[in-house]
Amino acid sequence: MWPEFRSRCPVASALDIVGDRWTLIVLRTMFAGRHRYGELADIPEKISTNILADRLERLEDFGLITKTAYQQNPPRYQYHLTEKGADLLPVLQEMAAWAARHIPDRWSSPPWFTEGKPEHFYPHG
Amino acid sequence: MWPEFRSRCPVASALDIVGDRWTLIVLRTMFAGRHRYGELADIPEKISTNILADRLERLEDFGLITKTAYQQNPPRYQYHLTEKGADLLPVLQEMAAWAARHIPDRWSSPPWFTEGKPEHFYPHG
DNA sequence: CATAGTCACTTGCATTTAGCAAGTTGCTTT
DNA sequence: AAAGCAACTTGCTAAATGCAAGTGACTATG
Repeated sequence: MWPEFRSRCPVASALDIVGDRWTLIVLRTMFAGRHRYGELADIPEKISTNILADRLERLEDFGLITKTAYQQNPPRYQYHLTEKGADLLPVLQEMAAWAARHIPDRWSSPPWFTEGKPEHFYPHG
Repeated sequence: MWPEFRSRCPVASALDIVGDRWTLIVLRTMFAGRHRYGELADIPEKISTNILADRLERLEDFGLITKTAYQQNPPRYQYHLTEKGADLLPVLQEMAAWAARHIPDRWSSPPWFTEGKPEHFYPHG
């Protein structure tokens, strides 16, 4: 369920879960409405497929996303944010706002992202 | 000044700067009022000194912190947040809030952190 | 019916980054 | 003269990342 935490500091603990180069990019893509492996792999940042598979497994282990089959034969899966995962939206929003203020020439965030709330992004929320 | 960005997405770009296991922990420690190398090294998460030196150099390169001498002979330095660096406070606040909500048994954040504003944490701000 | 294509991964291997311990430099203190 | 301290640096091992190719279970095409 949880990784080994470096300390009980909440910032450090959050980073033990999402503090790497790819995890938050996978979550960002899911906020953008993509739920299948192929859709999550086809992003401008060029994530390699072994990393994507690893992060999806980790995110599922930590309860930030769910993996459910949308068909059998051949088995095909879709990934969705849980409440815990969707609740990271404010972190992504603040990161995007910071980048918009301090890094030139970034893409502008759409209103569904800037004004969205976590409960809009998980089933029954 | 800037790293090579994977894309112009603001979230991905922010992660190109702070998206690793240690960078935000170094910044957290500086928000907590520590400014000297030894103080930044002496944290419960046990950062190794080569990583700390590397992250301080990166953060200075990217303009998130400044390095200034507070004495000559022997030269001793102190590190301070710039406006750009201090402006990451909302990201840390949202991370801490998320961890407090979803990970059991974390330390509770002090009011100077929870209620702080970026301009309280850089010179002349 | 055979071949080609798609999806969702998995495997192998090279490169990069992180982690740990010990060493170095230039003073200061005993 | 010897020990200590601050701020790193170096060497080496281990882990994570990146890239390309391969796999299995179908589905669609000629």
